[in-house]
Amino acid sequence: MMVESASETIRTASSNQNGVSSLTSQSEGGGREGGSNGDANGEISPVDLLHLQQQQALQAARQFLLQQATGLSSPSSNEVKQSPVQVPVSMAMMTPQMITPQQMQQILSPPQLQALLQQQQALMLQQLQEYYKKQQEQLHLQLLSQQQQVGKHAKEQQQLGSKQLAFQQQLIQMQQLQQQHILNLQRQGLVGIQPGQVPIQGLQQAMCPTDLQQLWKDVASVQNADEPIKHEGLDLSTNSSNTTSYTASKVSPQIPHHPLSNGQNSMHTPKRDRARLFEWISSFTKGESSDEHLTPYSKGTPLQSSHSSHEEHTASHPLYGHGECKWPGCEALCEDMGQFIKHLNSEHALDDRSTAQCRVQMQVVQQLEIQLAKESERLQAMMTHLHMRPSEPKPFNQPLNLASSASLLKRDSEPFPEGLPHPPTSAAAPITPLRQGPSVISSSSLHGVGPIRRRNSDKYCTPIASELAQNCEFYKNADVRPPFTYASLIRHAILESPERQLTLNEIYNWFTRMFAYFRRNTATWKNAVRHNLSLHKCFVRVENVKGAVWTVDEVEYQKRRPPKMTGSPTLVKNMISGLGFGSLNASYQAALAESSLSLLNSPTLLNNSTGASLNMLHVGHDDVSSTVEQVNSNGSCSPGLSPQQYGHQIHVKEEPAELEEDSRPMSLIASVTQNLSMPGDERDMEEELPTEELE
DNA sequence: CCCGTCTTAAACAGAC
DNA sequence: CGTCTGTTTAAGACGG
Repeated sequence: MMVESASETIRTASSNQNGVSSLTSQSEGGGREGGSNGDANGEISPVDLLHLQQQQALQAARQFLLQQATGLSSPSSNEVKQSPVQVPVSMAMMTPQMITPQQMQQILSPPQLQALLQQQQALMLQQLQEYYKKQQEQLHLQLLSQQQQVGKHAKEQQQLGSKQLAFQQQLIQMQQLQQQHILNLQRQGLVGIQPGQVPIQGLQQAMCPTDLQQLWKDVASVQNADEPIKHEGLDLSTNSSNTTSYTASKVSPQIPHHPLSNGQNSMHTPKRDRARLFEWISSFTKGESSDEHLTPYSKGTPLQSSHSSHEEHTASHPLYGHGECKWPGCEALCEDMGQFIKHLNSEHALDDRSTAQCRVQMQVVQQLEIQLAKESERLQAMMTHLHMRPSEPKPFNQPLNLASSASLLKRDSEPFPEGLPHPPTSAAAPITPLRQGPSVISSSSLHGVGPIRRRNSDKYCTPIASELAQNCEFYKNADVRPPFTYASLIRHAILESPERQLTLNEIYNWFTRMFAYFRRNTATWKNAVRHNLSLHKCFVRVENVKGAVWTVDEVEYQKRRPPKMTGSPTLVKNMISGLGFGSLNASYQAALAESSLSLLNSPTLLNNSTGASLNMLHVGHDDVSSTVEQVNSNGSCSPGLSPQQYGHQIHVKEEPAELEEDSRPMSLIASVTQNLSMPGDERDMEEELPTEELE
C-alpha cells in the first residue's frame, strides 16, 4: 500500500542531532553531582543511612570503651563468645545481653575497636556498593519492565513517561550518591586504607548502636577465643595521629558516651579478620543475589565467589586483589593466587574469630538489607503512586538489555533499548541510531509506525504538548511515529510558533525537526499535512504579505473532536490525566489533548498558573508541561492574540470563532517542562534543519 | 452495519 | 516545465 515515496529524495539530510542525547533527567541528575553529598536530597539517602549507622556504631563502641575503662569487666565466659557463632544473626542482634560487658571489655581494646571499626567501614563500603547496585538494578528492572509493558499498555506509557523520568533521576541520584559516598569514604580513609585518618564520625555513622553492640559482642567473643587481643592499639598514642577526639573518648572513661563524641577508630589492627567474614558473608549473600554483591571487589571476577569455600579461588578471588589479601583488615601481600590461598587458609582459617567477623559482616549486610528493603519499599510506593507496575514483565522490550543494565545505569536515561519501533513497513530510515529513549518512552513511541499505528497512537495519545515535551528528544532521534494525528501535530506546530502561524514549509520543517520519523517518506506525510490543512476547518489559511500562513482556529478545533465523548468532561479529564486513555476514542483523546493545548495557548490562560483549576483537562503534569510550552510561545510572541482571533481575522474556511475558549481554566500551564520542549519556533530555531527553512 | 475520524494516495489547479 | 501549494476525492482501517 504505502507508496514508497522513493521519489522523495528530499530526505532533509536527516540531521540527526545525535549529540543531543542527554535527557533532561540526566541533566538534573548530573547537576547534582557537583553538590557534595546526596544529603541535599530531602529524602533519606542510603548515604544518610550509612551515616546514621556509623554514628550509632560509634556510640556503641564508645560505650564499650567506657566500660572497659571503668573496669566493669569480668573475664571469662568463653562460651559466650562461641555462642554467637551459632546464633543466627537475627538472634544475636536481638540478644545483646548475651555478651557480658566483661567480655566486651576484654575483647574490645581500643585498638580492637578501631580495628573493628575499620572493618566495619570497609564492610560498609562494600555493602554500600552492593546496596547501591541492588537498588540500581532494581530500578532498572522496573524501568525495563515498565518499558516492556509499554508495548502493551501504551496508554499507561504516556504517563509513565514522566514518571520514568523521575525514576531515572532517582537512579542517577543513587549512582551519584554511591559514587559520592564512596569518594567520601575514601577521602576519610574509611576505606580502610588509612585507618588512622578515619574520623570516628564516619564509624559512628556507619552503624546503629544495636548493630555495633552485636558486632562488638561477636568480635569480642571471637577475639577472646582466638587470641587475647593485644592492645597494640591501646595506647592512644598510636592512634593519636589522626584521631583527636578519639583519644578523648577512648582514654577517658569518665567521658560520657555521647554519640557525638568522637571516637576514633581504627587502626591497623586486625587485618586478617575480615577476609573470613567476607567469604562467609559472601556465601550468604551469594545465595541471594549472587555476584551482585561482589561487585566492588570481585567485579572482575565473575561468580567464582560462588564457591563459598575459601579454597576454591582460582584465577580470581574476591578476597584477593592487587596482590594483596583483601580480607578486612588484612592487607597481606601475596605474590600470586597460590600464595594468597595459603595465606587465606592459614591466616583466615575457619575459627571463631573469622566466624565472628563473618557474623559482624552479616549483620552489616542485614542492616544494609534492611535499608535496601526500606528503599525498595519506598521505590515501590513511588511506583505505585505513579501508577507504574513494579514488575510486570512484558514481552515487549524483552530484548532490552537487561544485560546491559549496567550500562544503562550509567546513562541513566538511556534505557532505551529501543529495539522496538523499527518501522517494519516503511523502510528503515536514516534515522538516529541513538534512540536515547526519551526518558520515557511513551507508549506512543512504541506504537507501530506505519499506517497501522494510527489508531493506537491516537488512542493513547496524551496531550501532545506534554508528550512532546517529555519525549522531544526521543522523537527527534528515534524513527518512531508520533502517536498524534496530523491535525494535532500541525496544530501544535502552529501554536508553538511565536506568531502562532506558520507557512506550509515551516510546518514541514517542524515535522522534520521534531520527528525523525518524518524525515523520510516526505511525499507521503507532506501530502498528508497539506491534506489536513485543507481538510480541517480548524486550520485557517491567512494571506500574508509574503505569502500565506496557516493558523489554528481553536474553536473549530475543539469543536470537532469532542463530539464523540459526550460524556462528562470529568471523565475525559480522568482519562487523560489518568492512565486510562485506552478507553477513549482516539480522536477524542487527541482532541482532548490538544484542547488542553489550545487552552494553554490563550493568553488569558497564561496567567493562571495555578494548577488548581481542573476544568478542562485536569491533566496531570503532562498537560502542564505542555502548557508550559505553550506559554512560552505565547509569552514571546503575540500574547494578545488567541488563535481564534486569528481565525476571526481571516476565516477562509469557516467562520466559527464564536467563543473563546480562553475561559478555560488552564491551570495546567504551571508546569515546567520547558526545557524539554523544543525551541519555541521553528523558524528561529531551525538549527538542525538545514533544508527548507533556509530556502 | 453505519458513521465518524484518520491516514494514505492521487488527481488537479494555480502560482512561481 | 517542474515544483510548491492548496483543494478535493476516494479508499481503507479503526473504533464507537
